[in-house]
Amino acid sequence: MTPGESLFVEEMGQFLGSLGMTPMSGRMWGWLLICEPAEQTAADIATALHASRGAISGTARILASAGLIRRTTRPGDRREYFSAPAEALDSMLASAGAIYRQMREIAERGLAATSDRPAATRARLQEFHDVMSFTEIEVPRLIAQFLAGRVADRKGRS
Amino acid sequence: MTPGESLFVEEMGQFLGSLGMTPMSGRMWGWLLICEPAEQTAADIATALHASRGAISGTARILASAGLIRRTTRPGDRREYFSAPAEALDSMLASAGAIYRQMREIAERGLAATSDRPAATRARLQEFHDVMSFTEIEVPRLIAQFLAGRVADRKGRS
DNA sequence: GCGATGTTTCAGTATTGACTGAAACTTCTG
DNA sequence: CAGAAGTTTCAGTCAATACTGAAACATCGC
Repeated sequence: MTPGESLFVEEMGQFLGSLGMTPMSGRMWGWLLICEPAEQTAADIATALHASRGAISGTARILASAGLIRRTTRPGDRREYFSAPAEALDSMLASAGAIYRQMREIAERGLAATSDRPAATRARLQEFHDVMSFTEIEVPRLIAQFLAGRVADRKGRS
Repeated sequence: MTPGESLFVEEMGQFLGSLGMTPMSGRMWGWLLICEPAEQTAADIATALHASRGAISGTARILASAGLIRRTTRPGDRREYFSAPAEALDSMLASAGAIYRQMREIAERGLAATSDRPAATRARLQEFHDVMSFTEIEVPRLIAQFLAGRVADRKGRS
């Protein structure tokens, strides 16, 4: 790994770390975005990131369940291979939508808890709820359209 | 604060806490979304949340700099009043845009660090970059449109 | 200028949680 | 079945950090 690549991997780690995921998640995903070959074993990744097997194992679960990485196996090879597939972006936008949904749900419970208050008081929370409600649907749709357009583009050119 | 309200405040705390902000940020913002009166002093908030003055002070800085709350003063009153203004949502979408921008920038540095690699290798990161680039612009625009529509709606009805 | 009221800063504490590394478990080969 | 290769689990450690509470710092009225 060149110094520049190492910097990129570390930046991804810090960034996803600051967003509530573990730094290792960011490092591993970042590495899988630039590594060669694209498919790497747990041992490969542990070596590249100077991390323990245990950390890779746990992080792989997180990333796989989030849909950010793919686990594949090969006939006659007991090892598992990890890679960052193109579909990861679909998963990303889906989880972005999940965050908005969570906020809407919290807002809804808040509105229920303040149902006896005058409308003026609840307006603040209501507005928040409405924006989340809109965003939850429309942002994933917007990105899905963009991705669909890109796929069509690729097909058209090929 | 009723049990339901307390639950809402605590949920907001956990939620923003899970997203990299401090739990107190979430609690304070949640409280300011439902409290009555809408404007509260630092002492009011500290009492409502069973938190120390120091925590309120620090959290107020964070929330105010993020644009999520507003600090106001009144003539003849030395105290500061905090409230969650409607414009907070503008700030929220702006900071959402900032997150996408950050990811685009990291991706760009990653692409620069791998400029000597074959295009096939860089395709993964390139796609990620392109989506972030698109999202960075279009998501804030989408939400801004929605907010503008709501304002027009309110004016029309009044 | 001095006391009172309100706010911020900051050292200390306690908790959380990310990562390590070894042991347990699984799965394939001879 | 025995052994090897690979993966996961988990107790322990270490660092990060959210919060407390007291002291320092403004700001205003007398």
